[in-house]
Amino acid sequence: MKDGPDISRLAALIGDPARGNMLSALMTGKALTATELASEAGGTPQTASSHLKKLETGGLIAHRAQGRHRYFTLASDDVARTLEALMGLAAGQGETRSRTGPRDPALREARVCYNHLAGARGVQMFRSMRARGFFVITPDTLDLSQAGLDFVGELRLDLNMLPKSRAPMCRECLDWSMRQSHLAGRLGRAMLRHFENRAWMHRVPDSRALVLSPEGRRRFEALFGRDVPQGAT
Amino acid sequence: MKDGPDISRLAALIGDPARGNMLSALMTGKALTATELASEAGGTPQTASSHLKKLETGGLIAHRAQGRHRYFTLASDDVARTLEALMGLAAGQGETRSRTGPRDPALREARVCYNHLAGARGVQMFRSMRARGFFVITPDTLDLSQAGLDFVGELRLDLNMLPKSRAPMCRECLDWSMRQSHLAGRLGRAMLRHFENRAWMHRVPDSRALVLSPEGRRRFEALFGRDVPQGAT
DNA sequence: TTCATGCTTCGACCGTAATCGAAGCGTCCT
DNA sequence: AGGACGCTTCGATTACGGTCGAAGCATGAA
Repeated sequence: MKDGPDISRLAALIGDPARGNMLSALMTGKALTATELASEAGGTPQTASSHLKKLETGGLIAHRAQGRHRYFTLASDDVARTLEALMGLAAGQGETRSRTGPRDPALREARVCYNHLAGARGVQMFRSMRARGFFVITPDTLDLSQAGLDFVGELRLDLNMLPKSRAPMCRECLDWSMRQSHLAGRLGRAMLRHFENRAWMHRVPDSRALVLSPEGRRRFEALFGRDVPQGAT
Repeated sequence: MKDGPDISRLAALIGDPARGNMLSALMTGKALTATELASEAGGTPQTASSHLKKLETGGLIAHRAQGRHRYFTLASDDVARTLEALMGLAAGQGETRSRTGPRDPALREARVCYNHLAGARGVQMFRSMRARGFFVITPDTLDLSQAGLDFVGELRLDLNMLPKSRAPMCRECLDWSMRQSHLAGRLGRAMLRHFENRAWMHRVPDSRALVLSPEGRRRFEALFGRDVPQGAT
């Protein structure tokens, strides 16, 4: 029979613990050097080098050379989404890496999903924006409505600044901890950057976790809280 | 660091070619016996037994004993969705199992995705129904609108017949060949069964492919074609 | 009961792939 | 220059896991 695309080739790549750890690390969206990824995988540089080569020829990651460093990133948003899907399955059964680390609650509250906001806060934001009619929902795409454009404008977020890549402006991404959608795409990326620039949230070193500052928490609730103008839920 | 759930355990399960083939075979939605799966994987029964055990303790499949047979199925729709996501990545790069088989075009036109209709026809149906306002789209769920209920009624599809499981009535599922959503959930399952019962489409033996009968093609176009009453697109 | 079938467990074999030491090649710094 | 650093290639070792034969245990049929 052998119908459809070959799953196993890709899955075997992700299936090695060392490579899995590397990919998880890259889910922060940060570009990491080969040696950083080596320590992430818990091995020597030469082992890591071999793994990275395989991941790259497998189409899961890409690199660009800069000086004597090689910076690695995930190859595409599609890869990130597939990894999140896998995390969703893994989180459902079996614990979070045998025992749920102390950092786990923080991850569920807010974290980075490649380049945009995920976790409870990410879902909250998306729900609120959707409920207030900021999106025009067509069968295959998600676009900003006029109200959405106004809202983004009030945030002082200049959309013209966004790179004019072919990537869609808005996109849904399924959250592994919440099992609901949050906002991805160029806008999702821009909004996370915006929050970080204003110090409303900042990254925990060496983790995907995001921490909200007191100021950030206040602002975020004002923008996307339950008792916001048009009434979310 | 070691953030989030452990991807590798699951991915390694899928990563073995024998197990990958078994899972692909189960994507037809049919329950298969251990020996059938053994031949699917191209190995002996005792090897298959070991694989099936691992897949089951890994939470990817489930079985029920019947007489002296053991029937295996995918553990949940979530598993099926994750597998489709992996297929999406694999289909993007690298060919469909090294050389695209002759059955590939048929698969892209219409196929079974675990228990519902996928492929170009699945996407077409979902687009059409969505464009005609058959769904009420809330942030997290998809429900039938009154118009949708009427439409389903005209099909002589009795929703009360559907099992009252906790699974959602409607659900989106990302199509690996089309990279767009098609309809899953209990309704998706019911509609596929409906099409099959009326002999509008039937399954190709030992494949996920679906073939439309001449009658079925006519009916399907009448129901979901481009020039249908409310005008899709 | 006796025999066939469907499937599992046990044990041994074997191949593949992960791992690391040693060495090599660029790049940056002084 | 010289030297440190980042990373890769090569080669040898090792270990894990897939594979199958043989045997065991049920169920179903005669």
